[in-house]
Amino acid sequence: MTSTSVATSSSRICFNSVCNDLKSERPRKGWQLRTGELAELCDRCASIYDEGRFCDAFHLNASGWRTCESCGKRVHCGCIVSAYAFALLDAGGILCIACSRKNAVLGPNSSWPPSLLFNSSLPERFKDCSAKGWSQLTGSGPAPWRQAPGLFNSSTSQPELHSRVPYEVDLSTGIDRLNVSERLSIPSLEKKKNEDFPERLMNGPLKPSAHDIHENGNTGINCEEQHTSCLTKPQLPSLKEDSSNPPFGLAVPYTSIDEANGQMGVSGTHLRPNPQPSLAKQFHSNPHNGLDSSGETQMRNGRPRPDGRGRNQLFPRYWPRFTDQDLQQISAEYPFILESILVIKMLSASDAGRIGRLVLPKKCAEAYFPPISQPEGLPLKVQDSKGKEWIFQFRFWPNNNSRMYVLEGVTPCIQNMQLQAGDVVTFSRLEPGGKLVMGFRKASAASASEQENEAKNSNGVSTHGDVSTSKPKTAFHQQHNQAELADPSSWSKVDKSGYIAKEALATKVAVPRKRKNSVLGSKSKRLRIDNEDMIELKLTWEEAQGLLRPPPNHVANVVSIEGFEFEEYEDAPVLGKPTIFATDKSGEKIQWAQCEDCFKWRRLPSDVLLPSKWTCSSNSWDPERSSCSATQELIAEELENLLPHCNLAASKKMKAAKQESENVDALEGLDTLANLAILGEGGVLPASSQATTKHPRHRPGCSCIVCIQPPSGKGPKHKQTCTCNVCQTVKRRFRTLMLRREKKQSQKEADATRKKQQPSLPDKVVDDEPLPCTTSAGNSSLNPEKVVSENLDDDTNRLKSSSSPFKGQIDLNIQPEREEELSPGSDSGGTMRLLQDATDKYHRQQSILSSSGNSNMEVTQTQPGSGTDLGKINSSIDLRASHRDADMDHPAIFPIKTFAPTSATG
DNA sequence: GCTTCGCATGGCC
DNA sequence: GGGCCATGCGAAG
Repeated sequence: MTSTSVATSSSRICFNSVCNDLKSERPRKGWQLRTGELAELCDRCASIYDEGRFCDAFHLNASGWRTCESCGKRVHCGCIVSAYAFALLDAGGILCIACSRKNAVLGPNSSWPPSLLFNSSLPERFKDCSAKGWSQLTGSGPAPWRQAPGLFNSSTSQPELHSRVPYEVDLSTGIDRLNVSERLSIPSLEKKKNEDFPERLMNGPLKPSAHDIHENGNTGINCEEQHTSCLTKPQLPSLKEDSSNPPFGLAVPYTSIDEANGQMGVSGTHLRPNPQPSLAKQFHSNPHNGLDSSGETQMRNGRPRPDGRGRNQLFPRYWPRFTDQDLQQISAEYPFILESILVIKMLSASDAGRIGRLVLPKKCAEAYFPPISQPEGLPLKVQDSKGKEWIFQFRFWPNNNSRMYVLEGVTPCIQNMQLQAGDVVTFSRLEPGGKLVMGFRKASAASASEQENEAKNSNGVSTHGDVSTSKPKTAFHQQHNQAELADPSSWSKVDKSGYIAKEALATKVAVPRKRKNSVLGSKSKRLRIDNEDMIELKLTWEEAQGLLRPPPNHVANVVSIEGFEFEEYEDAPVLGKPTIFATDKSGEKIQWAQCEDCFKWRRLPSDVLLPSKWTCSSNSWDPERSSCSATQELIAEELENLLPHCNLAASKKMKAAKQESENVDALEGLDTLANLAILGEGGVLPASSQATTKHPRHRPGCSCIVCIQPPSGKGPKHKQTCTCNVCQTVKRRFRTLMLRREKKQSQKEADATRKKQQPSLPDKVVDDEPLPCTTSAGNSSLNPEKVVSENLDDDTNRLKSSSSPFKGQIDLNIQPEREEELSPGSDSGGTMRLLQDATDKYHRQQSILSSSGNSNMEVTQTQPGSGTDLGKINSSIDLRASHRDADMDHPAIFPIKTFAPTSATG
């Protein structure tokens, strides 16, 4: 480590300056250099390094030797190799890594530059320590064990929640979100970024065996997956052609099918043509791939595996897909917080018993938990869903020439959560920081949702998920159609951190093959995931795609694979703000982008790529509308017309799905209220309306206008001149709404003016603004799992704003104090006329319903003649908007039933 | 005698 | 047939 200037790959001499031996043809990797490369060592030095004796062997006479304050052992503290050999004490002095481990408080030194903290190249004896730092020093320590150095350089400061992107993105599948419903786009691997990766993969510690490569024909897709899962089909041509080209992309975990018995590891990455739901990024380098370059020792965590399985233990899907540089670059550009479910485990009797040991699925433990080489393992700090932190001992014991991984000391946590056998716990990871978060889900909730789902399924949605039968099944569908889904709302939420719990989301990945006896019980350990989740999953995928765009000025090559059309790009996709592409009257291609502050839509050139936080002030293409105070060029109706261009299929499906639920809700709301009026104030409601399950946010007893409704069609109809309670309520609410909106509008304009003068001030005023067109994916809004936490940040605001303005429902639950913040584009004039129109429209709808037998019909579906005005109203009215506030006691989980577009068309 | 720890067994896939 | 894992069970404390 006297020099880092030596090119590790160009020189044939061992990187160890003390050693003049020649490297072997496949030099073994040592520590990571500042350049990000790994030092290439001769076999001898590598072995010494692997054994953690490098400094003892080569730095004995060097300066920097210190003594452990605890055990007195001499520790070298003066070189890059020893970065993890000790921990600096606050009071001065150091602890050797062993003593540091015993204390379980100290992590590795956080003062090391990020480039030194990539412990995938560290000797084994350091790895545990660094692994410990992953959890124990979350947020303050070095990069976590699974995280590239400096991946999130901003991690030293706790990331702002608003910087978090609620999407989980699979960069390996770049989908032109505009065509997402019609065509899949598969950008080819970005060549530049990949240049050094094959070598890293092939020669580095992650090197797969030749056997695997031969078998798989692809280093990233192993045969096991191919035969256990259909996810890898069809293969990308590029992958087929070049097996040395490793998969490149953010790993997309999904549950491998062979993870049975309720332990669904969210795992692996596939570069796949079918845009899989991106459930979590797996940025981490896998710590368990402790192979040396020669592969002869089958090192696993620095020691040979007794069973000699070595790397084969870890499937290629666990391998890292990004180079450190890639990650750094990505993180620099998109400092998202990433989160992912690492492990989902249904508690067995043993797990939940007093023994205090929770058996971890081996694959997940090895893939996602810190590498441990000693049976005693290491302590892991885990935060539970309430924000409470626990320390478990992550360890293993030998078992049949294998290992059995357990978390010890879980009893207090289990008891605290009141978990029992059959309940499900998850381990997730927050990024940046790699904080380990434990979520849980009660089995009772699961069974309840199962029943509910079965009821739903009987309504035409197959349990097995043929949600989208009109299009060819993709591998994604094939996999997820087998889903047995559970109600995500029953999942715990990590509310403290304010992040949206992705457990349920990621649970959706966990889609094992269906079994006959797949009942949650002592024997069947698999989760059941309902179709809602499946839909949500697809939506999440859509969301991800919404951020993915083809590189600017790049034209896709359309390839057809097994009947599916894919877009292939030479460059990797980029992330950008979802916009609506359209063609103006002159035939010019344009795009519409929505300001993050005022939510107005601005017309932009089609080739513009916007950052995620684009605002009017950045609108250099239209100076007249470079301010939030400028009026919106688009009227709501035009915007609505654009929607199908964004995502026709999604739009249709969403409409179909939403109509079924939301419209019925709205209609039922009116009907029930009418019922109430008929029965008289204080009258006894029909049994069917006493408690509602239609509105999850509403509890039994809720007397809101929706919840008190009888089933659709059972209530009386109202004439336009009706003065019953229902109609009066509707009118009154609209009146209030309009008045307040008018007031709000003027206030908003004043704010906008003020903001223009102080553009740096964040605009928090409009947080409920509907996001009119969420492109096929940018539809953050459509994620049903979004939890409105108390820490509402920009992103969550966007989530909240997800309600489509085009749905056009009158919110009978409206709470003007909130609703008033809605539509930006509406003018304040003619308010009462709008009110009258809306009311009239409601009456017309009632009339139509009376004659149409109360079929699916939106209450305020825009109709000719009134569409424009109503559109303005409707753009701000959403049932869900009020639901958000209707029951604040309930977790703000509000699944939006909708259908995602299929991922491909034949 | 109880608890904890570590390993072994056997069922399931 | 082999791997994984739930759990039994004995040794140790």
